[in-house]
Amino acid sequence: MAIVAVALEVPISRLFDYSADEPLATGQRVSVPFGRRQLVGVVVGHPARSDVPAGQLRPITAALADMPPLPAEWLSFTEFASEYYQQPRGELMMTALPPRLKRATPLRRKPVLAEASGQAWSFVCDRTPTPAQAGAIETMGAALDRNATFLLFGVTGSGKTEVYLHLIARVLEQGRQALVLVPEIHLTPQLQRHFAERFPGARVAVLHSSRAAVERVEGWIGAQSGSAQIVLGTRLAVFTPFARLGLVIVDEEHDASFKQQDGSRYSARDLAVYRAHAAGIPVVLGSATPALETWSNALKGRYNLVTLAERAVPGATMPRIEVVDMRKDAIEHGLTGRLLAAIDTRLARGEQALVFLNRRGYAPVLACGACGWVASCVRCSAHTAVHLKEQRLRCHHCGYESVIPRNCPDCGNVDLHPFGRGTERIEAALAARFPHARLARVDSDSMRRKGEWERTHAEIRDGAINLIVGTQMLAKGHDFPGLTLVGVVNADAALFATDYRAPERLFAQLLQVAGRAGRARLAGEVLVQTRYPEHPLYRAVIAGDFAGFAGSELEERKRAGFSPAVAEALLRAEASSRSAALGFLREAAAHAPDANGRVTLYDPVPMTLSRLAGWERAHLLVQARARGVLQRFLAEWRSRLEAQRTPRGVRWHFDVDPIEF
DNA sequence: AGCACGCCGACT
DNA sequence: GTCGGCGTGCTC
Repeated sequence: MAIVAVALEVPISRLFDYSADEPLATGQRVSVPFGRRQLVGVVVGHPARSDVPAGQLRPITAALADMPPLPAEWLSFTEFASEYYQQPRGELMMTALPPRLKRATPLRRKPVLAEASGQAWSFVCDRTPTPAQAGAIETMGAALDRNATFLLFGVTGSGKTEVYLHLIARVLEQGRQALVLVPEIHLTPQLQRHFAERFPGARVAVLHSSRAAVERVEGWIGAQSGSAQIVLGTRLAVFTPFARLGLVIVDEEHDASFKQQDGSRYSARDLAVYRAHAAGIPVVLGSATPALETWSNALKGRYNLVTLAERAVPGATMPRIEVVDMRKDAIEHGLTGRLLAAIDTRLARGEQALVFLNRRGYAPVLACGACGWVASCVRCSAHTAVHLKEQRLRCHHCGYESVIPRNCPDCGNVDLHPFGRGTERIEAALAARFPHARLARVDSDSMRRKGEWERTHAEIRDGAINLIVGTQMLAKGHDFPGLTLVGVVNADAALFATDYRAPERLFAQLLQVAGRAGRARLAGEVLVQTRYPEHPLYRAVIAGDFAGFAGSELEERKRAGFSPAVAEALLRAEASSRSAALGFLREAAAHAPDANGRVTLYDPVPMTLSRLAGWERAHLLVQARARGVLQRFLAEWRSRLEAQRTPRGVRWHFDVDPIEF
């Protein structure tokens, strides 16, 4: 009889010991009794003896033999992640597993013929790389047998994807595998197409949360067995087990989507860097506007900076960016005369124009003109947005919906007005102003139906659509050769956000959406509507000067004492009342370990969005000069908090390297 | 997190 | 008399 330590999906930072008739490999999935429940867990160790009295040790119910045990590299990687992010190991491990593997019923797997290796594939090397691309490929390609973190800093349209493809080709030639992470699900189809076209015969597994359960498991096992050569996915794919991982690529590495905001809070980008380090392989972080943390690491020489300064298509230049002073121009439905005229010109020339604004719905607010009542979410401290076509009010934070009231619930007045503008409203204004344009709206509402995005994407590419209003969704990574004008509406809001990361995000977003214009031979133009044309951020955007902008932001962060000048974490609490959440945090601070002044604890404060889905949320910021000091402090504090009993109705967790305040 | 046990209020 | 409120404690 053997003793096995099993990681289980429970919010307890402890492993659970069971007895087993025969020795079980570490990484073996098992079904075990747990209280009255039956859970699936993973064997992570073989303790010689257990602290649990022998009589209380229960036997495992079954070893789940429908797939090989998870590899040692995966076990140590998830262990590191759980320590770094202060998450219980079992909880983190089990959230990393595809949901299907958390069930005890055996997988019915299709027999995979060319399982381990040997399938024929080739690399189609069409449209030769530019000298800059070739240089980047050489530099990074020379480091494939060791760990190195590269920042591929390439302007929009500089052909980062081509560089990735060449590096992947070299890795596949060595018989190894590549992991490619992208920030959002809708970016996977076009990369998948690239891989299919350029690597005929190669197996590509696509992993993200919308994939069918069976496909996710197939892709996961394919990567683990080595039969899938390329894994393409969103942040969750960083946890894929590999047989022979040779390269990790994180595209648009600055993107906030790489940080999981609920459940296990991890940064897939940072974990990718760690994983590559542990595996002794290179990792490539690609961006036109790197995260300041990444940029700072590159400046310090911890990451290797590889630059692509020019667009890859011969003759293509960077778009001309201008600000349009809203105080000096006539405005129609939020659109300046200058922008409308520019759209006119593009449509007349048979080119395409994009109006960008990052706000879904018809209007962000519905208010009563008589008494000042504003439609709000019943579960969140937020206004509900007007969705006119569906005749619904919708909370963009929790999804709460209601009908649009006919009259004011407070005073009965029928004078209810939408305030502000969302994509739906701009779409209506553009439809009225350009009745002959072939107009499309692209946001997560209009693209909700399956296949809708792929269809619209194709229609934009082939010119069936020539005027687009869209959000974020359109800003990243897409290549529309006929698109020569981008108009940015309502960017100013972000200039005055309290979040210290707001300028960084706005800068990235503006350069990114600007980058959609003029990627082919046609010259691109970008018009940013603003009431603050002199603002330094817009000055830097116009100059396309990321380095200058990043330098001054880093100075400011250093002066103000924010990341990356210091290491940060939050202790977050959620409760039904604000006072309970704040009270818990005050109590927790009183029991924090003594760190000899090397760690700073701030006062607990409500979060910016203080109530979300019925929970009052608050947090306490922790800072330290050195990462290691912060890590040791958090580990000790966590064990103290776990030893105490948490007041009823309060939930808490740590958020290491937070990006949301 | 579940899921039990346990001790006090309004109903068939 | 019981059904059920949620406080407390445990899960190898």
